[in-house]
Amino acid sequence: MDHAATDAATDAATDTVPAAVPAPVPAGWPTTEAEARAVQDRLRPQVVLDEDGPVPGEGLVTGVDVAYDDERDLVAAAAVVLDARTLEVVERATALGRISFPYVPGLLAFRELPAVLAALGALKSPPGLVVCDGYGLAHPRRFGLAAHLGVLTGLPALGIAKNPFTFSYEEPGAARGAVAALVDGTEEVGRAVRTRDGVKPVFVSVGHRVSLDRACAHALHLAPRYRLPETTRRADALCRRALAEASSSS
DNA sequence: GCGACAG
DNA sequence: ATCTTGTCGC
Repeated sequence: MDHAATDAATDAATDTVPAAVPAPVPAGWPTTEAEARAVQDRLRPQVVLDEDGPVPGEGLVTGVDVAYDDERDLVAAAAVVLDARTLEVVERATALGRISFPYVPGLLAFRELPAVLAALGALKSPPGLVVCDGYGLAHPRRFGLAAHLGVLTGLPALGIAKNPFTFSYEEPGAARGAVAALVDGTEEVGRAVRTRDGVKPVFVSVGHRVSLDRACAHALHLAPRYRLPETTRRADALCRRALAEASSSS
């Protein structure tokens, strides 16, 4: 059971009250797969790739994640703001909504973003860098979740995924800190980053306004102890809790 | 045509 | 993502 007790204690120490507002689907949100792909192609040119982005270990970093209850057609998103230097929780927010899009590989953003945007909007703190559970430019049309979120919010964003998706990679060295290219054919779309000795790497890609080198540095700074970054671990725990509370009440 | 496929 | 027990290891 992990370190649930430790995490729960830390969460309880947070003074911020999670918001549980219904997440409306943004106006004009696509309904069909063809529309969704057209939206990606239209927004793709707005991705900014010539900024280094925030310095790892400085300022605020926000993790976002989503949990689903298909039976009840419920979705819960969480946004957890951390102090990048200490990795302490600064603020948390959640948002509930209806599932607005099915899971389709390559179109994940349309399923996750409405609730995520609502949770981000409920924060009082500026989010700083946003860390997504998934991919950014490592995407069939180079416009994954993290790139999409970055363009819609203007915030620097990056993606850290648990699986290589359709891409391939050379196994990085066994030591924490080792990296290897994540490639789509000959193009480097991201990197496999080893955050723990001898444990499967995470897959990092640029979203918006962050360089790949710096995105990888953020991944390592955010995961000092576990394979996954604290941002996703915190957001994952919070959205699951919010979903459970929503499902068990009215 | 068939299988794979972030979450 | 989600369904799920015990179990090996630090």
